Amino acid sequence: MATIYEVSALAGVSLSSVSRVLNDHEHVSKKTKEKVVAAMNKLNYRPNTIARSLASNRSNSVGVLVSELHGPFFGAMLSSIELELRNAGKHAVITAGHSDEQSEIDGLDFLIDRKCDALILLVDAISDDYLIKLSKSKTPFVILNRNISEISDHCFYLDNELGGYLAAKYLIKQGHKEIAYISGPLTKQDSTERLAGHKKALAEANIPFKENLVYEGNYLTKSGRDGINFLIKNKAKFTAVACSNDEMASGAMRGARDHKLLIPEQCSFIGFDNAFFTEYLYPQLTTINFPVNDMAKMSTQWILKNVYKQKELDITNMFIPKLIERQSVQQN
Amino acid sequence: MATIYEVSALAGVSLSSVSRVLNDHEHVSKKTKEKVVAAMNKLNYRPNTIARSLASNRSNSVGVLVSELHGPFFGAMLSSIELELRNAGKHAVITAGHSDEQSEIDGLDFLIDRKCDALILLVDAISDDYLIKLSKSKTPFVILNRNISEISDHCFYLDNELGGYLAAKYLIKQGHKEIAYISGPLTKQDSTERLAGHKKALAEANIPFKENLVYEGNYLTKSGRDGINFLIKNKAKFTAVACSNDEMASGAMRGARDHKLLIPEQCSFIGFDNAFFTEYLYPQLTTINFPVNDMAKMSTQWILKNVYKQKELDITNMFIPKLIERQSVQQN
DNA sequence: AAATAAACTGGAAGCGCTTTCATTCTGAAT
DNA sequence: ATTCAGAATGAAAGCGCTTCCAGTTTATTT
Repeated sequence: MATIYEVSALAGVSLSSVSRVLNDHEHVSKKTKEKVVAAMNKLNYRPNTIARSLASNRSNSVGVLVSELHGPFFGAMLSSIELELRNAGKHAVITAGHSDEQSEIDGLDFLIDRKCDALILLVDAISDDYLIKLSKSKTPFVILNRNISEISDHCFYLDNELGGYLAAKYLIKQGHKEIAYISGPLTKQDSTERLAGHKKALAEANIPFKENLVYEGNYLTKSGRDGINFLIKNKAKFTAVACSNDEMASGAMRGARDHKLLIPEQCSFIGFDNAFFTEYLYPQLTTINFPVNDMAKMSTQWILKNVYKQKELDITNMFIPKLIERQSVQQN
Repeated sequence: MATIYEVSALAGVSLSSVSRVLNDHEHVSKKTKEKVVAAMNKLNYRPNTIARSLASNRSNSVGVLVSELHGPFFGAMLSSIELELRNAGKHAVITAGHSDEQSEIDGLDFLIDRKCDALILLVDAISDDYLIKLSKSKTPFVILNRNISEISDHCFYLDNELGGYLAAKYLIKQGHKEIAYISGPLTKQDSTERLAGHKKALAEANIPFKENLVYEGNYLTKSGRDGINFLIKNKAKFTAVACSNDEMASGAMRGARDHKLLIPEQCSFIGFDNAFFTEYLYPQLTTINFPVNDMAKMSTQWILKNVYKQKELDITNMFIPKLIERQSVQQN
């Protein structure tokens, strides 16, 4: 591996000059630059990124911390982040928190220790306070899918309330009046917001909100099924079920079928997120689109702009959900 | 940020000694070690990983290159890799090839330039020859889901033929004799192997293999649907369809339903991979399990053993598929 | 042609650590 | 008490680059 010394010797210029052309500095004459470039090519020189990082105190890498690497969500997200980053000559170091607070914090430390220039966080377990404190330290970061008001310009999130609203409104428009709701854990911000939107739509349509039509799940498939079982066991009456995410919707559909309900004829379903598998379901699931890719891309661009001073662009923090109409809702 | 100098000064020992305790060297007296550890704690010292890398010429990171980050496969894989790596104090740098040869090669160079100590590759587009050549260079690597005979001890893969065999055999056991096959692209190793297993099972049962019952798809959902349409248009007769992966199976099921076929009563389906969404399908898809997690874990352990000399363990290169019986196959 | 500013270049220190080598210390064996 | 291997330590030279500073060259203005 050729080093900068050899390039400098072959080109007949100083180290500094080589470094300058490497970093695209102004104030290098065309002649010098040509000599250096020629020497680099001849030696097939590849800069040692580690040495550069040490000397310059920046690593050209951004750390990504996610609670869970599997599931239908993160692939799409990482894909957008990685693409955007690599186009900018940066790269992603990825760690997972494996859904445990200490583990998430370890992941954070790990990334900070690796001298990541910035971080992208998609974390559940770490508290607002911790993140607010972190925002005062040196490493800049953005937060996905969560809005912490004290640092909201670092946050990128969906208008969850609008999403919940759109879903319920659509069901109402299709003639449903008895609408059950399977929620995510109400300790989570997105769950409560989605439910709030749901209630708002009901209120607008003068449909009373009934507590006994709500089941609090945990975003996993199984809890969708549990939700349906719960509702049926309690003899709740409903013609449609709005679910706080697609996984629960799929579980709920399965549960409904276990009870011999025809979908959508006897029971309609609407999901949330527009995960890729919703098209595979039968019937295909009507749902609310969560523009994950846009959000991931935007957050990465925020970093490119604010940390690497590369892009000049407008930043949007809140993203807009959209109804995706498929076959799981019956017109009544 | 405290440096090793400050630790050394506070502890009243030399740089070398601090470095030694940092790296768990032998030949440090208990007394020195205690002093150093105390000083480190007091200063809240965190070693600079970049500097360590530069001096020691190893980065404690392993590069992961995948063709595509999204899809149902990679999340699980990355999750296993990351977990295993972090437990060993190493970390993952992840890049994606975005399914394009040049882009995959760029990704490779990227990781090599970052001085990754080893690489984990899950790539489609890069040729065998390129990888064989790469195996002669400095950076060690493993290859997932692909067997290149010249470097097969670096390869971790499924016994695809056995998988195809198990699927067909199961259908036959359930009384099916007219079995259609929707294949992945036959330019890909795994596709041809799976098909070979399929043929073998037919042969064993003295069922003639009919070319007109085979459709070559591309592993995507849509091509499963196309496959069914193709078969029906050509008036092929079949009671079951074996698919080379789950996504095509889901597409095929949808296609069958478009033609008003009851599943599994009029047409049975079996998939391949046991992707997580197969449980969401209706009916739940009978399929062949691909132990992604095991494979990812094993490959990571290979690196821990051979590159970092950490583990002593037996390496298995070939993994065994298993039938997962669910509801999409009818007993005839 | 002289004066001045601007562009360009090179020297050298340093980023924070590892690692060789030589030296000193320790304790067991004689 | 003497010897000597082995353990413990420290000094110093890098790892490959960036960057500040000072010095030199070139261009511009008068």
